[in-house]
Amino acid sequence: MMSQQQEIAQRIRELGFRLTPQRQLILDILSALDRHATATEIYDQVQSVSPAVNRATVYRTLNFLCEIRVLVAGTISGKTVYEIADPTPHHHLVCTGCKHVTVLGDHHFEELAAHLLDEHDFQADIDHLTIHGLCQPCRAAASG
Amino acid sequence: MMSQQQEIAQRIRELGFRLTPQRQLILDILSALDRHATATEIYDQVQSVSPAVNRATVYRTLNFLCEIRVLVAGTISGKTVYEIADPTPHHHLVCTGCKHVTVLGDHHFEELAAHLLDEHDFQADIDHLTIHGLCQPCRAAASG
DNA sequence: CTCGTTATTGCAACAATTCGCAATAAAGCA
DNA sequence: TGCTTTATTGCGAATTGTTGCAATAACGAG
Ligand SMILES: [Mn+2]
Ligand SMILES: [Mn+2]
Ligand SMILES: [Zn+2]
Ligand SMILES: [Zn+2]
Repeated sequence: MMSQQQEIAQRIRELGFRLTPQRQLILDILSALDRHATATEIYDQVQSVSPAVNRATVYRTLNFLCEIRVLVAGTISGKTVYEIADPTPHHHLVCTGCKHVTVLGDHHFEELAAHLLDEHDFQADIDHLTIHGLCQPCRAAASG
Repeated sequence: MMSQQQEIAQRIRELGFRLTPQRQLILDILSALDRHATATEIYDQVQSVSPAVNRATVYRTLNFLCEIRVLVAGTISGKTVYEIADPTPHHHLVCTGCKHVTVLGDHHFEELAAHLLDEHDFQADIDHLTIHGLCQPCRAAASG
């Protein structure tokens, strides 16, 4: 039984990449936060611990970790956010009224993915979608 | 029978906003382009016609026109792109292998929207989604 | 443990995007 | 047409994100 951090470390090395202190720090921060965070939020936390780490390194690390699927990125209300990827994908509903964010299981999209494969010969990679709209309370408030 | 530009002009005024030369120019450019364009592409074209128009105005105008739904924005292979909104929404499939972009009709998402309303009481506003994945030729190339 | 390869970093310049604020001008009205 | 209101612009500066390159350091081999 490996910890999540150990599994990630192994994955990075297996792919021929290196586990640097900068990468570990960013993973620690995201692991402790346990929620969506913007690049700036992450950079600020990195700074408060290791001021020598450069901004470019943070951006490059976030992109790198997304590419090897250790992280997932998403756009929520116009902001790019990052988090550690779950073993099973999840998605989000975002209310444009109250800005509330809810989690959505992957199964809602399986049907869609099947259609895209059937009808368009396209293997969709639906990882971490965000769907904007209006929640029930906000709809009631708007129409009432 | 109104032209598309006239309808947009009317919409802007009806909502209490103003139709400025800057807004008209940006709409003309997008209308002539008739495809996805980045903010930088649009700014460059604006510059070549009206060098006095400021970069901030272009960004503010693009955001404004998206908010009132005259434009739709999207993220394609990591870049934010804009285009004039069709009367009927469309979406895109983007292959991460060959970067090819295809159009997808709205009907693929009606089922999903219905589920979200039923099961989550959420009125999804699915306007202009982008789904990344692999097209058939790229899958064949990868596995073959 | 030491060495060599090369992935990764820091740096610095650059490009893209956002923001506050004072000046401008669109649109409705007399 | 001329006046008033205030939405919108331009400007300058701050913030955020990207890039080329030389210096550094992770990690496998010996
Ligand atoms: Mn998430
Ligand atoms: Mn489109
Ligand atoms: Zn809401
Ligand atoms: Zn392809």
